[in-house]
Amino acid sequence: MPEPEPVANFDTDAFKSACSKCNLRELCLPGGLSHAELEQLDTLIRVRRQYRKGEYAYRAGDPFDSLFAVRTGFFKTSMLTEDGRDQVTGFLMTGELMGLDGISTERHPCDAVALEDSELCVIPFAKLEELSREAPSLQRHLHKVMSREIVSDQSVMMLLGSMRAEERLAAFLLNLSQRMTARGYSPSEFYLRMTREAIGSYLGLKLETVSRVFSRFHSEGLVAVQQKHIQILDIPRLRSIVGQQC
Amino acid sequence: MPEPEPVANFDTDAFKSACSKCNLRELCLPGGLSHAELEQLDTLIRVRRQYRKGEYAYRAGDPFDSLFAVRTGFFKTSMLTEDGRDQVTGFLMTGELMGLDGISTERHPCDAVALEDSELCVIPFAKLEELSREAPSLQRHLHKVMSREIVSDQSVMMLLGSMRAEERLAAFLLNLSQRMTARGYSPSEFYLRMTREAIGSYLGLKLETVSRVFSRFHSEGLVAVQQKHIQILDIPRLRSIVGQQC
DNA sequence: CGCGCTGTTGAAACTTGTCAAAGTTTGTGG
DNA sequence: CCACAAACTTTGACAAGTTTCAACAGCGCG
Repeated sequence: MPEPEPVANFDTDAFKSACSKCNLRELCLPGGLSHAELEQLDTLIRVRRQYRKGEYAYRAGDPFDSLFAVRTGFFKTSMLTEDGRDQVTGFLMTGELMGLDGISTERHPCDAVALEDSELCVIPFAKLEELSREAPSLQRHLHKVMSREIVSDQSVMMLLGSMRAEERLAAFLLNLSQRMTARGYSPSEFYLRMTREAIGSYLGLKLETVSRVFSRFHSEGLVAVQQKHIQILDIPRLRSIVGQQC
Repeated sequence: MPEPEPVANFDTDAFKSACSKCNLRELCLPGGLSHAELEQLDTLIRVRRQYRKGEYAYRAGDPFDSLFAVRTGFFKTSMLTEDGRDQVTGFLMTGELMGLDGISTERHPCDAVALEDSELCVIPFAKLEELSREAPSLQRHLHKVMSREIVSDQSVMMLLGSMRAEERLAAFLLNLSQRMTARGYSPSEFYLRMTREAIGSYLGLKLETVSRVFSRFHSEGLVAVQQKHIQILDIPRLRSIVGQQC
């Protein structure tokens, strides 16, 4: 697969970020911090980088030294098993943090690739640790962010361990919808940035199964599907599919 | 289901712990810390509690204020979905840490129950945070522990998302074996503390399937199974089952 | 404008789940 | 310490769900 040319990575002041002025601050790392703490964060996060669709923020095995926050765009993380199977471990929207899984081994265990032209804020982890030693509420906040990641991975485990294909896709759509809402977008209409195969990989299904379930949902009037354009027509019924007692 | 009577929870000096003298220190939270840092940890972890088989260390919804380290015994954590399904999210052996998933909401999202008579070290989280603000290497270590939890949850996601029943059980047995080895026990012979149903719940399989796969492994000479007593006879072949190219 | 990637759909094969019955172990109370 | 009940495990037959293989359609990029 030919790889897109990397766009120049501007580390210049033009791309200097300021958490305190970022419209994502409630969703992102700064969430819940005081104004003074925000200004401390500003000293930390000095670099944004741009990525073209298809470009990698990092690859499995790369040394870890920073976390990345999605400033604009959409990312996918995926891991390779020893036996060569590739699995998508997450999709990341604006305000979400990538790279926490690299802290333990000081190497990134997964690939992170842009699914559309995107921009990331680079958060040097050593400096974040330093700052969080001085600011207890930032420290607590970082711990909460990491813990939230654990909880959300566990809920994917539950999805994979106990749900059937329809339930998985319904849960997936509702999850996207909810995250879109939190970002001020329509809860019911959006473009999927990922392929059926990536959705399937994330949900533990084959791409054909994903496609079939989309078709079934479509014919039942739950969603309007036109390739990547999705319109959720009946959120309550989707919810009832997820919550189906077994 | 009748619940066992709680054993008295001794908070006395008799049960005072000392990480610096604990034979699990290399496996547990203290792993990799200097002697001076260990002594700081000693000031933190002052309480051990004992649990009878079937007793809960905490339940979903309980307020979070401490992490727990398994000192002796064996624990299982499980979550309840909204629709009433219960899923096992982990099995914990000596030296392993429970409760990280409670930091984000300040409530435990899962139940933690002893699968045999056990002892836990109670680690007050606020104090751990305090201490880790003063000791950068403890701070880094805590972050690594949390990150390791994320990575291990992700590898369960991969297992659930891409492996078939035989592969899952083989991976599960190899994982147990490896953790037993790290604790100085035999890598090939152990008692399963959990039921087939709990294994199935963890692996996203029904208990009958778990039982059948055990029987198949048995008849193929991979393991000797007598109820909960397991003897792994052919680790290389188990590995090759896990690593099967799809 | 056409090639390749992505998505859809069908039929058959396979894996796992469901239901049912019987055997085994464990724990409790007499 | 034994007997009984409850919980756990095993096994079989069948059903349901998912994957596999295959063919084809559609869209988008060069």
